[in-house]
Amino acid sequence: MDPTPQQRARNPWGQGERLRGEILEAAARLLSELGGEEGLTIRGVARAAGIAPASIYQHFADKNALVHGLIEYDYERLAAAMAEADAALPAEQVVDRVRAQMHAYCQFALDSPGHYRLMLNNRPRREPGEPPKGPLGKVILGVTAAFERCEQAGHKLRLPAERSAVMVFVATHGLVALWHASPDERQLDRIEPMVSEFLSLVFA
Amino acid sequence: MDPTPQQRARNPWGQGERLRGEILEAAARLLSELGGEEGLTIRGVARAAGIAPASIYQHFADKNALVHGLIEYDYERLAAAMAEADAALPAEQVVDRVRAQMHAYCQFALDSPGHYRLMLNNRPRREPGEPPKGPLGKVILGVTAAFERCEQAGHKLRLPAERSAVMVFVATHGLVALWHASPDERQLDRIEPMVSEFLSLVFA
DNA sequence: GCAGTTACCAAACGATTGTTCAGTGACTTA
DNA sequence: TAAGTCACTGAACAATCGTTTGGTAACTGC
Repeated sequence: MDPTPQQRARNPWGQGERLRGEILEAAARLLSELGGEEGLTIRGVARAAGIAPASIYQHFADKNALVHGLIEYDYERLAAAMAEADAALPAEQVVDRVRAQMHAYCQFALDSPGHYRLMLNNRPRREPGEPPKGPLGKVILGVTAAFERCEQAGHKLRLPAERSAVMVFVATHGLVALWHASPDERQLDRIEPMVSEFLSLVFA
Repeated sequence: MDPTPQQRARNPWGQGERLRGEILEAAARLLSELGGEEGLTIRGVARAAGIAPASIYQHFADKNALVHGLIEYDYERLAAAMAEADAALPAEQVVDRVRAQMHAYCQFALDSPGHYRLMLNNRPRREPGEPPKGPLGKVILGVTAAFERCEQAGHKLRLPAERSAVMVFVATHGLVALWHASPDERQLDRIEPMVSEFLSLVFA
């Protein structure tokens, strides 16, 4: 029943900041188990981390701060996974590198539905003057760059590179969001081909 | 403060079923005001309908039954809006009729974010043997028919009609879902052009 | 008039939630 | 050894939630 039933040893003198990381890790673990934001509670995170609920408030002002800490951490994970997938392919396979990025994106979304939904449904209200994409900006930037390399390699696009990136990204989000809403094992295999189809639609 | 502060007159003898409709209407109103499922509570619906919370349980087994009643009602509204938009155009404007359906879809999603999110995030677990689309099947069916008329009129598609419909639908859902996640008035005008762009991508 | 049904409601129950506050014990500095 | 700091906790508060129970008042059929 209890994920971490044993007593936790307190951190050594002067290293209290460690607990912040442990709380984030425990919250991430819990969110993965739950598959959604609904059961993600202060008490639950505390239990998963093996600490008292009150201890969380030494590191996060309130539940919102904890959630946003999680989201930030997750965006870094996602961007890293996409960049890695991109870099893993030889430079000349320009189209495959777009596909690899989007594949990594889907993998993240399908492996961690709770994280993905939390990230995309709690995007920050944007300040006037900021770019409209929020933390997703980096993701789209990476895809845009990959599309630009396609153009330089001679592949014709039906839309400018950045617009192509936005289109493919938006469509892929629709796809994984719909799958999250009613997951179906038998449909899982259809997701990747559909992303490829989105890709082929933006190429001339 | 109170949405319906005045006392409600009880329904006449034998017409108790009326309250079921009033409850659904009150729930719909409340959901529109809230803009999300989070605050949609039995007590809130009761207050909006001007009745006691307990009275809801004479017409709905539990909160889930109430929510699913709402969802069913909303799917009918959506399908009707799309069919009407389709029929409002002359038969020969085949492409515009696809666009009109998707425009009606977006209008619904943007006018009633709470309803839209409730519908798409609470899709039923599918029984083995059922079509995989759930209540969205009818929506996609209408778009598919519109694409088939395009083909018959001589417009070339890059994918079969049904596949085109699914692609455009999925992409459009991604678009409105992202807008819901961080609404921005200045981006509102960009939604319709993007849907048109999705459409033009599936045409050869 | 009287029993029975219908349409509703007031009040409470029990569970869960975020959050606060007053500590407790271990360690460091003086 | 004494004072102070740090890491952390137990217990409670106040709010909200879905749901149940036991009614009451109005109307119908007899």
